[in-house]
Amino acid sequence: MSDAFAQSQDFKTQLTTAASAAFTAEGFDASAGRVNASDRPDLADFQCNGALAVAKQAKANPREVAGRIVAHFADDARLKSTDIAGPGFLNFVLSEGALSDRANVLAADPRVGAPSVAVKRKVIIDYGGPNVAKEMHIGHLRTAVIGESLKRVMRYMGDEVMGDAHFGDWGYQMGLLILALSEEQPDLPYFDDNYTGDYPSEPPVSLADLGRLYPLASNKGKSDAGYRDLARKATKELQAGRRGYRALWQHFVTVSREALIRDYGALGVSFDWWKGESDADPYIEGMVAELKAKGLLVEDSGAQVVHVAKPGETRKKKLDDGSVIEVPSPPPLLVVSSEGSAMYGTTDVATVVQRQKEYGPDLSLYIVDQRQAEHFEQVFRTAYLAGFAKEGELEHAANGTVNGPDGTPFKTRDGGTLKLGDLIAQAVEKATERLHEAGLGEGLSEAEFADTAHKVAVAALKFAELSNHRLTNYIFDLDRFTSFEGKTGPYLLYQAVRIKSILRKAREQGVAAGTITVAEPAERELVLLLDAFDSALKETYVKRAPNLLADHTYRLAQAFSKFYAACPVLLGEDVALKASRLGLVALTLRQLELGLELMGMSAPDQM
RNA sequence: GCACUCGUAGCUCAGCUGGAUAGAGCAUCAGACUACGAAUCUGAGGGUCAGGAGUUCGAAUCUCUUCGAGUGCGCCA
Repeated sequence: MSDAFAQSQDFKTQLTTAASAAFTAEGFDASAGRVNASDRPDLADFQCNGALAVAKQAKANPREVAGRIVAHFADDARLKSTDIAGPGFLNFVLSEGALSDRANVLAADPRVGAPSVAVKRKVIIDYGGPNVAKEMHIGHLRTAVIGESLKRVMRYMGDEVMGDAHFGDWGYQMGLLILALSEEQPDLPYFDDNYTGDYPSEPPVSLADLGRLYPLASNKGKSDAGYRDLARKATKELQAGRRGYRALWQHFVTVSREALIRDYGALGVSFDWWKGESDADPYIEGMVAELKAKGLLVEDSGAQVVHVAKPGETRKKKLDDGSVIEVPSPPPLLVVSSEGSAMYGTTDVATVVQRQKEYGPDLSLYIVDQRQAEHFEQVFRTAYLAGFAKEGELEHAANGTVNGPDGTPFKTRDGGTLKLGDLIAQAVEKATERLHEAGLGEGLSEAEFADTAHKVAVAALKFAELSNHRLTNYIFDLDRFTSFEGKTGPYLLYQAVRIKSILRKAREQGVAAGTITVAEPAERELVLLLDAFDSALKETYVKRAPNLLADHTYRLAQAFSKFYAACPVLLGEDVALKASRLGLVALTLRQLELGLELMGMSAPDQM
């Protein structure tokens, strides 16, 4: 992992470097020198378990090996003590001086200890997937929040990152909408073949119209074969470029996109690109021709498919007559249907081609529901086989589903889906209530108050979302999501606000931050957490797991809160002590706010 | 049927490439505002890590297996 990042100055890296050198000097593998934060904070700050692994291989006594390693640390000024515990754990306790130095380095670092990638990569993160005419629901919250955070983390660490909404603006659903509107308002010029003038610039439909028409048409298409055929015909004509349909479609897209941008915006989620499936469409023909030219395209029951399983990769399949046969696994990707049309996977492969031509990413990260894992496996393999991307450049960072209290996908009481906009509104309402209850924010203007309530609400939603691992199928509980106590977003904001309050008072009193000197246990703990930001971000980056960043930020806030209770900042008479603690507090705020920013939140000045 | 992801405290979830006494939050109980903001802090109780077997000095973690849950499995996206 260390190869992927520029050299860091955190203790974990420092001690790992030193321990690796010690193991090497004693004739062992350097990898045994890996140092981690201690599992037993009561005994040590850091530990190294390498002696146990190495001793096993060398058939030596682990405690004896540990003794030889520990000797190399005898004169290390950074350490207050080293010892060998249990079967051969190396325990390191840092000196207060080393902690103080580290805190002062962090305070002087504009990046507050955040690591950087060694080699900058071009990355596309695909984390949207909203569709024309469909309201976003709770499931979209998940990909949006996780994707936005990963985008911010990777970008901050030095990659060139583009967030793409990958808008669902193409295909059969568009045909359905056109058909539904043509039945409802047949007199519109878009449906008149003989119309040659300019089409109106004002959209003929509102978002609400689209939201009403789509389910209507979708249901009708499922039950009525004739209707379905008409919708397919409309789809085909749209894609072939029928003028009126294109103009109408453009309106659908615009109306939907504006609403979506507003909803995402309310959450602090934004995209660099609003590329849609329609943008990949021009690439389909050439892409299919290339697959054919490379001999990858195979006729199968009237359709054209690409076989993606390697020899021997099979699974058993039971046929209707009860017999069991071996079929390739993963199954072939259906590229051209027997009717000659492009499929879901076709568009996705074409999107790979499009992105390669237009941007040339080193990595494309798909933040999409795990239910599509097999689909992406098929698409990625096809792209690799055809040389549209290099092995490993396409990656599906899957996420789990959001369930209701009964463990099945979340529904509201009346059985519908909870709209994202409504969810945000509910959270804001609760935050507002809570502020009034506590009699807070009375000095704020109406706009400032609203801004604060909004920040609190967004932090509650996003943190609840981010603190789960992305693959967890978690249970969505509105009360818990909008809860403001305990391990929640508002807790993080509250700690930031308390620090801001101290800093305001310090300015009034003319107290300035100075050199940090670590003395109290609560100060030690706080600095150790500040130092651990580096590895938290690296892990977040490598595993595409923002819950690790969320966890770090929470623990930092918690460490501050303990410090706050134990160590008065501005109350004593000791000038140097005040300056030191104020420096520590200011540093904590900077890292806390950076952590919040990387999760897509921000703290108000007061709450 | 086959495949994937899972099963950790009453509830909701963490747990890094195997390491010491499995951790948080909520809920429960007991404490702390005449000190910088109590949306806070301190402490307590609460566990057969679904069951079983294996590998290992050592397993919540790796392997196998049983049970249970969710999801996916060719012309929707």
